[in-house]
Amino acid sequence: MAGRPSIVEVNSEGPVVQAPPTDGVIDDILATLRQRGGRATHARRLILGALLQPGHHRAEEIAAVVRKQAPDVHLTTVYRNLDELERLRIVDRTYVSHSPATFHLASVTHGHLACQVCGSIDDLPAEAFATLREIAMTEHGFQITLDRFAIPGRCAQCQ
Amino acid sequence: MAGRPSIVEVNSEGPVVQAPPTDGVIDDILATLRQRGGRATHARRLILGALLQPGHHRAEEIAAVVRKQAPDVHLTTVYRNLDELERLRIVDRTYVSHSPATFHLASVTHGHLACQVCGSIDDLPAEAFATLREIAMTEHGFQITLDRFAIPGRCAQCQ
DNA sequence: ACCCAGTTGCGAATAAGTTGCAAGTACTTG
DNA sequence: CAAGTACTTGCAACTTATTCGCAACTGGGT
Repeated sequence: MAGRPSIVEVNSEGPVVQAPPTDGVIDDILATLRQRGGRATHARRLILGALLQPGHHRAEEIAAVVRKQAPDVHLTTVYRNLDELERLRIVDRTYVSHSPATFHLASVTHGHLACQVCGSIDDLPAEAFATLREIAMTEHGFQITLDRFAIPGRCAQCQ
Repeated sequence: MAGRPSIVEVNSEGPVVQAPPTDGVIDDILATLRQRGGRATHARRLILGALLQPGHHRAEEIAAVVRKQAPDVHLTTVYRNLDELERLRIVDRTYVSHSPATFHLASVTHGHLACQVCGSIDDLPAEAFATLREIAMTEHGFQITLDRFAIPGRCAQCQ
């Protein structure tokens, strides 16, 4: 894959809608992995490709996407890679009650609103948690981790 | 803790029956169950007894407590009763990431802070969520359900 | 006391992950 | 560019938390 190793995709052909810089991002992440002694494998590349799709993904979904290109990639491999990527803080894992965990590339830290009825997940900026965070800290000495959980409730449509 | 929480308002038609200590509370709840066509069984009484202990309990723990008195009560029975009690809004079920759900008697609605390190669960008054709740509603039309989730993070000791 | 819907015990099933291990392979080094 | 050695993978079996099917049991209204 002759991808370019930079995240910033500078277009030489003017201000246009261009192909998303997915290859570049994947290569960057793989470079990070290699720096830590990891390897840039085919499966890993495909898993990252799936994660680049916007939204929150369950492990099964990621595996399904990956298998379109490489049918032999095992679900276990997907899980192991997601664990690794989470350790490297490249992806965030979000739990919604006891449903399967969802994963997404870590970019801006944000909270999640998960509809109990239709299952949709909406993002909420970190600032929305400022008050809560402060109360937890000052009154309980508790440091909140934003990206590991989703707040259940009912979305606008399902009320 | 200040004062006695009035767990169940069994105001059938007369004046509200003030619940004596624990037995009274259990009887009140069982009365509610009977009104709905349910039965006051031995297992049910013991499960409620376990739930009356303050704190948040996992199903296994409740079963263990119950079995000290009635060794034959099956874990399945505990789960089924907890489901039923949750439907009746007598208990709240709280999820902490993918760990076992915890249950507690529904009294005052409150949020939860769950330490990722030591597993302890702390309560947070509903008011702490006011800002968050409002932002979720005004900006996303999203209605937050407080009692079904816990916010992960690190407690004062584990930081 | 009787009856029957509500409950229970038990075994088996499920869903979502995790783990052990041998085979495979990406990189570093020579 | 061949070799060695970690790092990875595929697969099967296991685990944990919870649910289901079903026959046996039982609380409590009549």
